[in-house]
Amino acid sequence: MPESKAVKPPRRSKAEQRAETLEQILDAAEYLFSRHGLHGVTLRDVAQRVGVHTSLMHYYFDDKRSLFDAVFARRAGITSGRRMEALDRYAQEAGGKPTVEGALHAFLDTDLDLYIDGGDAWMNYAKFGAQVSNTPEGAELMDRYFDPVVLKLIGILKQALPDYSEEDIFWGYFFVTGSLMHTLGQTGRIDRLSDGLCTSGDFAAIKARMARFMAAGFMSLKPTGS
Amino acid sequence: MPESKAVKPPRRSKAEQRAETLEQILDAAEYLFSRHGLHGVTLRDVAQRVGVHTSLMHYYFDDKRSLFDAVFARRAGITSGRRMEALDRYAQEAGGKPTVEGALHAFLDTDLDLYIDGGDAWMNYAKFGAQVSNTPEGAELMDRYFDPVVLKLIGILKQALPDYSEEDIFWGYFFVTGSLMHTLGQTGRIDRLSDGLCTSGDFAAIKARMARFMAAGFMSLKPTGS
DNA sequence: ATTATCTATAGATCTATAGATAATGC
DNA sequence: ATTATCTATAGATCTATAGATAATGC
Repeated sequence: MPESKAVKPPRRSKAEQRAETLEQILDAAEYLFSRHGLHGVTLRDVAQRVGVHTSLMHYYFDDKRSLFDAVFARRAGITSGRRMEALDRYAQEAGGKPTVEGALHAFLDTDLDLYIDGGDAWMNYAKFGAQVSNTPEGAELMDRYFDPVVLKLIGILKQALPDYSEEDIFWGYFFVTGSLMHTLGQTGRIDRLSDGLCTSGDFAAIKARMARFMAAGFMSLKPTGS
Repeated sequence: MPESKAVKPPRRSKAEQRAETLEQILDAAEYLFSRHGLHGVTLRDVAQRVGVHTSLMHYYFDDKRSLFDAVFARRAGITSGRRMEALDRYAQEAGGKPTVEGALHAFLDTDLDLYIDGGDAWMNYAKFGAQVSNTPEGAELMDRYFDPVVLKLIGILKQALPDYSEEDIFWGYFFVTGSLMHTLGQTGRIDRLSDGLCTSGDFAAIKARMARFMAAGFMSLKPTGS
């Protein structure tokens, strides 16, 4: 019996081992936090899912909260950065004449593509992000990581709608982000309501409609008179 | 010094006392759950907020979960019922020719008015409802209490948009409910983003824009070609 | 007599830390 | 030598129950 293909222990370097374990912990935490929230998950749960001892959580992270923050930080920069670039690119393409729909395509589609193409890990993060957005724990994280890209979008929308009040533009954005966060949350309710016709994980179907829908909404707020 | 106005112990009947205590517990739980979620609140916290002993929680409720459900049930029927009536009334008024915007005004404005006119208690419930909508704990509650009114809205929208596919109508509703749940959640983020220009508790400002915005969104999904 | 509230406590977690063990690193 | 992982455990909760006490009810 040839032994040549036997399980060669890959002899990982410490740096590799550390990186791998860290990623496994973050994956497990991301999955669990996305479903049960900060308070619905114990460090035990995370350790168990990874298959290591609870005390290892404290070796890699100060406490539960810093693990939670690390899960957020791991991907928040990527989604924020990609949308920032997309908005920059669009603003340049559009010269001085951006449209609401163009700006929303750059903002929304770029983000949705990340989840559509990113596999399970990114879909878990989507759900996690919605949790963060909906709970007081997350307020500071949202502000810190996403203010710049949102304010850039707002800036382009102002350019596209020069006769609109700032309030109308912010409230329009408020409706957009509400729907986007609800999308990321993937609650499964639309699946049951529609009897399976729509599924909350079908971000492609949402991407096909969302920017157009929201742009039309913005146009409906057109100032009357003068 | 006249004693006539001294603190006469109101000598409440047991039924009154029971009802009052129950309401105090539900109020405290509503407030706390709305902020921290099911897992972020202990029965101790609730009891402490009411000023009674923890064990009293178990006298009135089987366990934490049944307290959570009771908080939801207390007001869910009211909001659902009011919107049901408003939709019925609108469908009748409109004869066979309802509009998307008309249906959305009935659905959204009726609900928002409840919070606008209902004081702190209803604003807490709004936040609580958003929590329920966003977490797996709440899925079954949402289905049980709100399926009928949502399906009634969907029915009227189908009548208003006879050439639309069911998918488009459900996805349109999906965007509406996302924005509505985000409204109820009152995260405070729009306050900070807009530097105080908009505040997330200003449901009147939202009501003034939402039905129109969403109706325009629906119209943008118009099927192309034959 | 019945019911609202409290006291006392068991048993199960949960977080966090100190210190041991077993690997990789020169 | 250094670092990744585990063992053991302290201390703090948290839920839930049994049983006592203090009110209202006839």
